[in-house]
Amino acid sequence: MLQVSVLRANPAMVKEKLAKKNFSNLAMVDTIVQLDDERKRVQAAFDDTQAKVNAASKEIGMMMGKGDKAGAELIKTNVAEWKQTLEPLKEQMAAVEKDLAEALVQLPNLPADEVPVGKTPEENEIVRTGGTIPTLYANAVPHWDLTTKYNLINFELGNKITGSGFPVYIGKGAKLQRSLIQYFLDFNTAAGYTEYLPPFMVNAASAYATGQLPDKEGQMYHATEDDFYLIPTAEVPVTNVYRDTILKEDELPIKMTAYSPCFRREAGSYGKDVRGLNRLHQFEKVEIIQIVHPDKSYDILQEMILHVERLLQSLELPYRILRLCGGDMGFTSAITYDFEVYSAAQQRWLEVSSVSNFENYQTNRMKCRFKGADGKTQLAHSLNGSSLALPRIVACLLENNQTEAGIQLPKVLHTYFGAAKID
RNA sequence: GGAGAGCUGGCAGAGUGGUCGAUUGCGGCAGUCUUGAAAACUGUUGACUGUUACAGGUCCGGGGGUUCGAAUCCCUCGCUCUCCGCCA
Repeated sequence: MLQVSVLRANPAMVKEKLAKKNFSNLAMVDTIVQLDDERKRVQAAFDDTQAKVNAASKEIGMMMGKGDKAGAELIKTNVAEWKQTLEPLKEQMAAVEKDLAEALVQLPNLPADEVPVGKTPEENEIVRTGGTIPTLYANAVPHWDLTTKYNLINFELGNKITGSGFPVYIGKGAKLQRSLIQYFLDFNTAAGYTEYLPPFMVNAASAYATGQLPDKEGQMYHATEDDFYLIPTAEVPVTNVYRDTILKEDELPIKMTAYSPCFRREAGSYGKDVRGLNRLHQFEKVEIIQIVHPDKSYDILQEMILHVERLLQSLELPYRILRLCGGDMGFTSAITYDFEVYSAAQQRWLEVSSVSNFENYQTNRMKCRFKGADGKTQLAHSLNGSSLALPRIVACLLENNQTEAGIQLPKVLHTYFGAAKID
């Protein structure tokens, strides 16, 4: 969440930036500053009285020690009076703190200066494109036909076992998943990321820290019996590794990578967007996460973008990189770059990665700080990106590389997959 | 799932109703000594909030309660360990 100190220091600037993010309830900024004023006022009143109570209690202790029971009783009556004023103050404080916390989590992160103005995906900026879009042979088909033709994925079987959006990967389809996961993890660890295999369910505190709660509760599967949430991305458990920690400055940057299945309810989705592998309730993804010094987060963002770009290049897929406009960005992000690959058979771009700098929005919620050389603690910055999400990569690999003689796989996968093509 | 024992500062570990936000050791930092290092010695070393700065306030797993006063007593939830049960 945003720091109240930032809102207090420059409310006009905050409102301007929130507007860029297409956030309309700008009055919330003033409300929060007022609530914070109120909080300070009530806190000061409470502290003063509490100080008197503490001093008197200490005095009672000393008197009891000396055996002066009458004197102690006298002071007790004073304390009883003060405590009566303390009770309502305590309630006021709890109430104003709750209001403040609830208001604060409603403010999204502020967009960085270079975020383009805009409200819809059409207004995203194309940063650059790479690779070449293939010309398919005459009988080329979309991936949902190829998965059936080569018996790689059975969507109907998933419907029976669980429900729609839970595909069953079979034979070479399953092995392709495993190959890609392993290749991605190897590619990430070679770049210095430490591999994690995190829990696939998290508690509410973790979901709150990375921003899934309270806002996007409806997007997560919830195991109510134990109050656990199925993770929508490995970002949630892995970023939470550093919840409530104070790092040493020389421990930064922290680079982590993790494979996990991702569970998303995708409430309200329908139509051609969800056909085949385009949108699923369970899919596989490898994520990269960094926790870094605030001065370095934008350099590291560029480094992460290059990392993902090189990975896509190694898969020989046509891609483009978009800088998302204010209105299309996620709630917790300060800047986001999306990677899309071109699906030749569907003739559309599909998002396969999203790389974001959260600055201190997540770390403020998580209380992830570091102690600088000057001995002061300050919030670190967090970033993450997909490297990569599997389903749409698989869709494009199948579609773009289909030939009369089977599906040719890119060279980097041959060893992992144990073959050069699927036929 | 059942029974029992625990949860204290970076770590270990005292403290069982009152000058305790907490003894001590290790670790960290600074210094003395040394050509330098080690050892030894000396000092220092939690977080949050708050103030121009002090002061003050909060935090001993989370939440609630008893009391003038709670790390200490009670309730509750979570977690850890031991034993039993179940089990890849």
